[in-house]
Amino acid sequence: MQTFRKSERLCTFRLKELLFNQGQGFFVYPFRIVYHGLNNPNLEPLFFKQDGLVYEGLAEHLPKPFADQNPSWPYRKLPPSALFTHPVKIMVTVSKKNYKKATDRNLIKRRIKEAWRKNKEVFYTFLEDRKIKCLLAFVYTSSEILPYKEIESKIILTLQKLKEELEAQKQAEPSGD
RNA sequence: AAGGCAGGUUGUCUUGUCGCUUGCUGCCCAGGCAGCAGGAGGAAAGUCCGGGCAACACAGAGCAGCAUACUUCCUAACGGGAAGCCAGUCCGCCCCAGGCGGGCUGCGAGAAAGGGCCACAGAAAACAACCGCCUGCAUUCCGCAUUGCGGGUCAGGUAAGGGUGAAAACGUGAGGUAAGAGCUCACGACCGCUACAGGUGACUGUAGCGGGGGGUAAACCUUAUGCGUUGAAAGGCCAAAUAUACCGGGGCUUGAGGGUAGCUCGCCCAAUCCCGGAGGGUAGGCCGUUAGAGCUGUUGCGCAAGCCACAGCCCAGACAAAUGACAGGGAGUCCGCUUCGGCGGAAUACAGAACCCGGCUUACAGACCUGCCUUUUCU
RNA sequence: UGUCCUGUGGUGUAAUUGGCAACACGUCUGACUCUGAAUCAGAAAAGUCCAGGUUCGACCCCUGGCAGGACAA
Repeated sequence: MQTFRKSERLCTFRLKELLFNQGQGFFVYPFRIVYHGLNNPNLEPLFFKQDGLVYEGLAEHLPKPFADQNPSWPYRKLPPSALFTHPVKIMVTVSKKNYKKATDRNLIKRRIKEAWRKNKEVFYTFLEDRKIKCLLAFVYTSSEILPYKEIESKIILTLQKLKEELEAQKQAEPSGD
């Protein structure tokens, strides 16, 4: 399905911090890509549901003092859209410094989201085959507004490169264990 | 008909595929699917003004500060708007030292409260005497020369003339005088007061009386009027979470500190408290949050801004932030070709709600309407 | 969403009761040198972000815009 719902977007403050602190990145003009693959198949899901509420479940991932200082961890309520019902959560960023007008920023973000919506399906099946979940950010760095077709071709290029990177990570990790 | 100026209205339509979001209904279960209905603007922008709304425990006073400034009206209110008055400027007409009409501009109270400032130039820039003009039985000066005359010096008078300047102390004529001067007179211009007439009023006209030393208040200031402060990141409820562990200072009714935001006074609160350092926790949901000084139409009142009455209508509600993408067709505008049927191409603006209203300002492809001006053609 | 600040040669800064737009670095030309650097001499380069207004006169005062920046979670 070529959908793009709220649950497919990265809209939680803590996930954004996680992505930008621990994620890797590369450039494909005009994007700067930041991604963070959660590719351990034995890991508990990042969020779980219980009694109709959504909770965060990353206790063993956190540093020790942090967990000691917060005994009630990990029982914290979250909005339903934070749930991982899809393998990827993405966010799109266009700098206000490069584009003063809100109309221009809206246009670029809508084109990127549209291109992602049309071409994400191959990437989804790729991730579901390997049981990987992924956080993703597109940062638009060009100083001129590119037409839709060019953006779409660059998105396809980006997804190709992402697959290669994630494949390399997955092959490196079991050998490290 | 074309062009220009001013004002107002409007600011692309439609089909298909995929997609986002809100509300309602239904079905599997807290999400998805299906159906129906809705989904950016005239400026949503700049944040320049004014309000609504909310919090600051309960009355305040004075000073300071800020804003405004012709009149009347509109408005919830305004620094906004309408109509006028006055001033400046431009144009046209006429019976042309003037008058009338029209357009544009104006933060347009007070300089007869007070000081401050007015560069350069100029004698002098604000209680004006440098040169000039005039007077003197003032003179131990000089020359001619003999009780005088001329010059100098001294003491006075005088704003008629003087290369300046943005600005020079009412203008012209006559009288007057030693020389002069609104010193006096006539005419004219200006300012103030009084009376009468018109107007709600700013003000205008006429008559009389009085007056003769500038400008600057969008520099200080004075007068009048208004203003408590902070903004939805206000504020309320729910959920989750923890620690004052430690260090320094102050205070406990003889009061640290706070309400109180520039100051002072007054009033009130106040002890496991206050300030600083160093740390710890949270980053989620709901309300506020879309029915309102609301929109549309008609009649009436008013020069107008606007107001009253009646009828009808419900018109985005996101929250790491939706309202979109692609393809085809149509419309109007411009360009090229033309067999006048069309064909091909280009461009289709400014710009995106973030608590909500009323204004102002700024940006804007094109289309339409009204008024004025210019040119051309026809009658 | 709100509050505040700043715009002057190519660059960084002055200019103050409102009275000639100045200085340094850089640029260009010449001299010195075999050549360059340094040094010396000289020149050009803004009319003060824009548009109005007050004033005799505006970088300065007032109004409205434009651009840039800072702060508040």
